[in-house]
Amino acid sequence: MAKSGNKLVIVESPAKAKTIGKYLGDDFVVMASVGHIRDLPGSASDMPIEYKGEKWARLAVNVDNEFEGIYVADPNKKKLISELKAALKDADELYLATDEDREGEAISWHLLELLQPKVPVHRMVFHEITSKAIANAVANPRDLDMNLVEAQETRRKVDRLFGYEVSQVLWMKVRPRISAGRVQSAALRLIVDRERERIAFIKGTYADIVAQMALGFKADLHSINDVRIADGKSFDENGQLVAKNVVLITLPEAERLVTNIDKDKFTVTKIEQKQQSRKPFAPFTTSTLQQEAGKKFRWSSKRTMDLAQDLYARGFITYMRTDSPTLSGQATTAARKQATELYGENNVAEAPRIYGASAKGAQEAHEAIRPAGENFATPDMLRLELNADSFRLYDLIWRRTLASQMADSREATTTATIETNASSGEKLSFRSSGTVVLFAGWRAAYDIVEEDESDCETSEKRLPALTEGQVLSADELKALGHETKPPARFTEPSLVKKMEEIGIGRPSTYAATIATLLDRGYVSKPKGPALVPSWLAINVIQLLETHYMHLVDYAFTANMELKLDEIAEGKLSQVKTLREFYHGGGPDFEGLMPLLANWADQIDARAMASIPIPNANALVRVGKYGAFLERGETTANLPEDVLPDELSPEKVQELFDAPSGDRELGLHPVTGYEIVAKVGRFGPYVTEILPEGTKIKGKGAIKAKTASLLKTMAWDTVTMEDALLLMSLPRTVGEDPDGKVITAQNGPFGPYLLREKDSRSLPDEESMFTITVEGALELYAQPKTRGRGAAKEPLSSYGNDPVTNQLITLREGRFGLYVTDGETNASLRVSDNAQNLTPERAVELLSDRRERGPVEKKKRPRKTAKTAASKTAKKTTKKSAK
DNA sequence: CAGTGAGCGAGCTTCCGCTTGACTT
Repeated sequence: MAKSGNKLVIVESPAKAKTIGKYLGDDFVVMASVGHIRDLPGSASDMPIEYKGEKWARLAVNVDNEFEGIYVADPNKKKLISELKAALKDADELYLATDEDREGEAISWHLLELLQPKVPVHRMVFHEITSKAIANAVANPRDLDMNLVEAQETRRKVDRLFGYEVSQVLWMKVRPRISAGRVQSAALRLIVDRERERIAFIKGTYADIVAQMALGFKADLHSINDVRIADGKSFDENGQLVAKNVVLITLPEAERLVTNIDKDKFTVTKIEQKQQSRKPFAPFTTSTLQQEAGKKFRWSSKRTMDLAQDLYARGFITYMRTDSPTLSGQATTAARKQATELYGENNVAEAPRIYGASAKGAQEAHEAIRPAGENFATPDMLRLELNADSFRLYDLIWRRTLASQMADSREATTTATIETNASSGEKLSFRSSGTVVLFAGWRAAYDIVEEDESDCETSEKRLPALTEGQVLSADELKALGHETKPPARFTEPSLVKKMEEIGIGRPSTYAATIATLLDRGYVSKPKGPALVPSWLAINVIQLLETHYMHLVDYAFTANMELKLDEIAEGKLSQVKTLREFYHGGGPDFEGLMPLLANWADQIDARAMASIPIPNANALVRVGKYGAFLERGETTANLPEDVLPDELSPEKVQELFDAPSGDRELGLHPVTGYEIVAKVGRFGPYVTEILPEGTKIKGKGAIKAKTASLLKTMAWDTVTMEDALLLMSLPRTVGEDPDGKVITAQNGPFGPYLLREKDSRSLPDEESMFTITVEGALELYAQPKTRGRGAAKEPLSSYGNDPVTNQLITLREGRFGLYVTDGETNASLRVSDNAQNLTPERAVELLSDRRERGPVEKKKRPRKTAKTAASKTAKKTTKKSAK
């Protein structure tokens, strides 16, 4: 890369850098920032040392003073940043060419702050990658728009304050490591709300009659004595018939009518024809691409985006994260030209079609997703370069783009009314309709897929030629019973559509937000693509709605966007907006801190974790080891595969009637007692069922033997063999030289040895079954402290502490390195290590620690049942669950 | 939602947006 440029241009994406590099002369070096390069640090430990003692260090936003944000360079971009700095050294001008939206403007500002250029700086923007547009952009630079930057900072800080403060409340009141946020909580509420609608839904039943006509088409009963019969749309969500002027027929009535119909006496009484034209769809945005790929190929949002990313990086399509359906002039021309060549001039729209964004809060920094360049490659030309799925996606995008510039289609729908008189006197009218495409227009290029598969049949049905008065016969008449269906659950694409509609999330985050919901255990996909909320999700949403309704109100983001727009226009200040959001004092919100104040007393965690089941006189309680049912004093197991909307009163009764949800493993080979696996307060365990009448209280009582599962076992897979092994504990290891018996067993704090009253922890669960007398004696030879024997020798010392006048030493403990003066102990931070630790730093660590005061006593941690969900890796490297 | 026996230097988890990497076999 020995290009001798003296002007440095920085864009956001490497693929874009490559393309633009071709249009600019040798004087220019084009590099990419690869997104944001600085951000608020993720946790207090990543904060610069000088801020670590601050109360607001965990937020990285100084909520006590002007809401200053502490930004740090992305630790994963050290190499890139030094390359940018090196390139800047050789440059005599800097062009910041990041996207022209809130985030793009902020990236430019962060670049300035980080690179501190000493050469002239220009902000340059372009919306189309053509040599003309780019030359134009270079010739007409502007200054950085600090109002826009402030709007981005406000957005960022609101999200940080909301997310971190509310998540903390959830850790204390629900469970650790879960999360809340402006976008994810609103999205989760959509999913939970939909599930509640399904739970509350009462189905309505109705019937109709289908006639299979001899001419090879079907007709449905439409009306009786000229009154329409009720169909699915005639009912409300309570199963009530609400439509007026309809007659409800039941299945027995429909069956009775069938027996009263003469199959050979149908007459065509009316034929109606309607024509309609249909406009093509707009070119793809991120959201519509995900929806369409979901419908046509059943892909998840992530799969679609991964494939699109690949097409983009290889130069086949334009940028895939966009909220704009607008085609550039170049693209419109290319689409029209190619559509004319392939489908003929008459199928192309007379004038270019212009598309504008309809989505709420659209920023439109990019154009629509379309084939790249000024001459589109046909899918066939790329067949050898693309794998099967990439090909399908390119083909879809290409067709959509061409279709968007093609003519309206024209269709004719013919509806025939066919009547017969039942022998019982009723006049029965049947209807059948078929649609024919009269003029293809854009439909020559693009297929329509109906939202609901069950609707597909009607759109393609054709009718034979019929004339009024014609007499027909039916081959078969069938009475069919139907039920109304509850609203469908969201799928990934339909959720994305809804999120876009209400303006939460951005094209770059739709897929990531869904991944977060899956990752937190809020949502799963137990069957097909439907997103099903967990009981935990309902618990969390119930808490947020009860106590923090404003924050999960769908209008919250919309209101915030209005304020951000005002900030971007210079009409409102960042600090005022943040102050009112965080501390209160504004007209429309009491403030995050006033709202969260006294959370400890105000929130009844148990009540929030109790979910009433309609008409079942029972609750779902969300516990540490999953959900269970509670009715008065009794509880019952709630299997994980019972989805929230399947918990009918009947199902609840069935679960209470089931033998306490125990998983039966078989009979104990010696005692003959039934062995079962259960889930209790301390996690999954096995126990035996004593015969009825066994004395369980008082003198001579027999207690059921129980044993916790090992960490490697799970409630739903544990076997009888496992159970026998567990119940064989405590195991006698042997005798020590004095004849004292040593046993090994499992306890609340893990596996341990016991010799009379003297105990020692075992290193792992397996040791309970394998340790020898020699190994045991070795453990007993060491004092009763945790870890490896006596307190270790200090690794080094740093002189006396100026306050306590005690020697400061560095030691290695359970949690890693720490310094101590014998009284106060302080862990080393991420930036510290044994080599770079100076006496000054050691003193500082200790005084910091002293200042924060003694650590609050916590309750004893309980053993965990299953291995904790997923150790949260860094978000960028997270793999999506299947 | 079961119950047998510690003694101790905790600190972290979490948000939303912008953008693509990839230590090795």
